[in-house]
Amino acid sequence: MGNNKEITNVSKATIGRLPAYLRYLKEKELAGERTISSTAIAEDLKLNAVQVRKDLAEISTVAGKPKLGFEIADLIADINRFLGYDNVTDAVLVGAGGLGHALVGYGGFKNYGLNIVAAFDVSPDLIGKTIKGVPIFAASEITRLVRRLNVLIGIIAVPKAAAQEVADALTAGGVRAIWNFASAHLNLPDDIAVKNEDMAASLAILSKRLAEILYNEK
Amino acid sequence: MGNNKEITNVSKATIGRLPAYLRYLKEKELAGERTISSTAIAEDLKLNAVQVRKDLAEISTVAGKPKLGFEIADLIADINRFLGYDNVTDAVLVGAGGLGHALVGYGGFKNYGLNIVAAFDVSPDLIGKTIKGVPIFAASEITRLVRRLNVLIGIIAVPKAAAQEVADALTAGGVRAIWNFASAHLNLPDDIAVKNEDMAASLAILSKRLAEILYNEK
DNA sequence: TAGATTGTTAATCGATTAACAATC
DNA sequence: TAGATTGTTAATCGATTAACAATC
Repeated sequence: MGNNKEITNVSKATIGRLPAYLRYLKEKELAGERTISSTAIAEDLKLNAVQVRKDLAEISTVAGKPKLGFEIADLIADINRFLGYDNVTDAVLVGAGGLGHALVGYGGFKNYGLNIVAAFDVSPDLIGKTIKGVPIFAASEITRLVRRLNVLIGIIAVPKAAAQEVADALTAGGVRAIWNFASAHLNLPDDIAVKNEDMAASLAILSKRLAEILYNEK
Repeated sequence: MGNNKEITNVSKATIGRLPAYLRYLKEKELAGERTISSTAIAEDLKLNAVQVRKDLAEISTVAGKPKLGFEIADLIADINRFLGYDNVTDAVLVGAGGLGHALVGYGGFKNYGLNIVAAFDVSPDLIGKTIKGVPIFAASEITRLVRRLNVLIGIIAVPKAAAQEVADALTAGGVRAIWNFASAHLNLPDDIAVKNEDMAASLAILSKRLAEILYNEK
């Protein structure tokens, strides 16, 4: 998952933009282009060109060239490496219901360096089955299996009410990072990384932006 | 969707935290509590107490009382009103596959003031069916139906390759806000609000946080 | 009253943007 | 060479946090 030297100093904001750069650069590469300017990237992605240059400078091993811009292939390699997409990390998924299925089926997490090695659920209908080849185990097995599999990342896609319990089971088994799709606040020690995928927050921001746009029109 | 007077001046960061406050406050209310201090909220939600007070001050109609704190019921009402959860807005969903199903089934968007009135897909197997009572129409109908239904919000849950086309069809029909779950950059006019649900970005941030934690340990 | 908690002003922090010299 | 584009330094902007007087 990236290189130790790079862990520090790169801002969260920058890290959050890297996947978008990567997607964009891959598109350009596919379209047969070899180099690209920060100005072009900025325009297409609706960012500021200085910001783009700063972001790239932080993670890139090769400098851009005046007049030419950046080597697309180099940037792609650098971002892949920085984000750790080269080497895959194991993860488990808890909650094999609708959202769990969608997550496994949809995202192609492998591309993001994530390999889901096991899923868990409480439903007897699901236990023993597989989703896209991933075996589903009983939720009661979480701690034991996570420990045995030595997994550090857990994805929570269970109903709100079960989220905390699941989080506790995961961390008891040694999980150190939790990607939480349940709209519940998790109470966990500070040395566990948590990323809440808060749909309500996203929607709130979108709604307000819409209200603003409509308001400015009249 | 909230009140016009309130559209301005509340920062995106604050808006993004409001749903978490709301969930938390509802929990407390359910637990039978009547008042709460910013200190307590901050501690439980791992925020700064001043930040909590500022956030609440921005959207609340009632002040907190020294020594007592805030009336939980008042805060809940204020946040609900501010976020527009009182009055429902119509939306359409494009992409009735795994993720689309999960989104409709899972979130209970109604709670967030969103009413999905129609879904669209290209698959003949899905067209004519319903998801949780929401009828699925042919994707070719997007523009026409969105216009007729007068819908302002569109949710995109289609594969990457189809996302731009869908976005264009939605905006052609009059949609002004797009919630994009496809990991594709959308090119749209500035007067269309777009919120990208970028899983890759979230995961990148989580991964780096994990790497940081592990690194600091050794 | 004494002390917990508020609301506000000022200081800090971090991220974005503007200005500009360097250079291919 | 001339001009597009880079990388960097300084200025600005926005959000968080610290300090503190007001008050129930």
